[in-house]
Amino acid sequence: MAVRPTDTKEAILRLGTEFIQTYGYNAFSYADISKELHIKNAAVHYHFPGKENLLAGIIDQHIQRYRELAITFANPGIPSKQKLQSIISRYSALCDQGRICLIGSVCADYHTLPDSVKTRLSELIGLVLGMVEKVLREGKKKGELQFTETARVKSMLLMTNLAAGVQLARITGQKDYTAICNSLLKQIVV
Amino acid sequence: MAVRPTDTKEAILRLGTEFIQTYGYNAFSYADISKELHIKNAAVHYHFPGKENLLAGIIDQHIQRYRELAITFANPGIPSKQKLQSIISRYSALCDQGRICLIGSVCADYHTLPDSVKTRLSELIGLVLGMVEKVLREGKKKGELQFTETARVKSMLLMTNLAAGVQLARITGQKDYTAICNSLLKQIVV
DNA sequence: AAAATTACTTACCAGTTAGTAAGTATTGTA
DNA sequence: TACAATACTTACTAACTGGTAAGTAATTTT
Repeated sequence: MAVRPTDTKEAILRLGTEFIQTYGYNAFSYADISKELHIKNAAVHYHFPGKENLLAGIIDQHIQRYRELAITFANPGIPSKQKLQSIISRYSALCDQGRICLIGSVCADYHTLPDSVKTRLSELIGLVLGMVEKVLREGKKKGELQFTETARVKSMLLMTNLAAGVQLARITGQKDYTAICNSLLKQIVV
Repeated sequence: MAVRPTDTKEAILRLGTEFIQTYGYNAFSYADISKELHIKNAAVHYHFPGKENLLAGIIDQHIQRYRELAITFANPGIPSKQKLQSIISRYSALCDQGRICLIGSVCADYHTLPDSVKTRLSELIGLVLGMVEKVLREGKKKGELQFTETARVKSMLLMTNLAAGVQLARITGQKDYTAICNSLLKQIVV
């Protein structure tokens, strides 16, 4: 039926991500996806047999994207401040759309998830924290960034500020998120 | 049937809180509560007609507890470091139980919630941030705490570190949460 | 002692959930 | 051109969801 077969699968992944970040993993159904895409329930099951397969697919997509970003960041010519802002802007985009971080959203339902998903979540977090840690360590070495903590701890402090910042903004408004970002940049950038 | 009538209602609130912090708001049902308490489905509906009433009741309980903590904190004789540690230990307790912050959990399902709940969430966050802000401002004035940001922004940075810290710990382990807490105390306490 | 209130149980329901088995049209391949 | 694979639709189900109406036993109030 579809001209380009992969379009539907990609659309399901895109919508699934949107629903998780907007309403939460256990708050949307396959019916929500099929209605929006004007396809039948079973078509979603064709691409992702169970809901856990869909979630695993969404996390895999995120892992892939962060791997690509890590490759971009491997270029030492890019200023550390720019890399830092690139990370922050990803969360700002979420905030603008009334969404929250995928990991933060799924984390709320963590103890309802199968091991296949838990493993992928660990991998994704390890990837993100590792990437940020590297940016921070190199930025400090080059004299472009400053902080007193270890790069590892500082990466966790930074990412928890951003992740919970967008959660806070959802309830109290974007002003608070902006104040957090401004403070973080002022604090870290030399 | 019950000797003390209020016991059941309080048990429902306690279990509801546990389920939200462990599995997420949209991941537990009235059946989960009634089974655990060995009562019938309808008994839960008797105390809380709808699920949103239960959530509202749970948030109200939290608001009440933080109001009481704020009164305790109004005593200027208590060292600021002790107040700070008291706040941190509340999150440590959650972490130990594999739970996450109530606000953080409910936030994931935010756009599925009725206005009555959204309003209460705003009130709760305002209360917590206001309380922490006051502790920080007074601690700095007394020379017991140090930070370069405004007390308002620092309260948000601190609370986002704690809230997302327990979320992170759920996936990567408690070591990361401990590292965050140690770093925060080292940074803020003079 | 009668009436009202509280805290439930019994029995029910309409709607939704994730999920499946079988059939079909289209496209690519031997 | 036959065959196989892809990408669906049709039609269905069992289990669960939040929710309700009516009845009941115990307690409290009048």
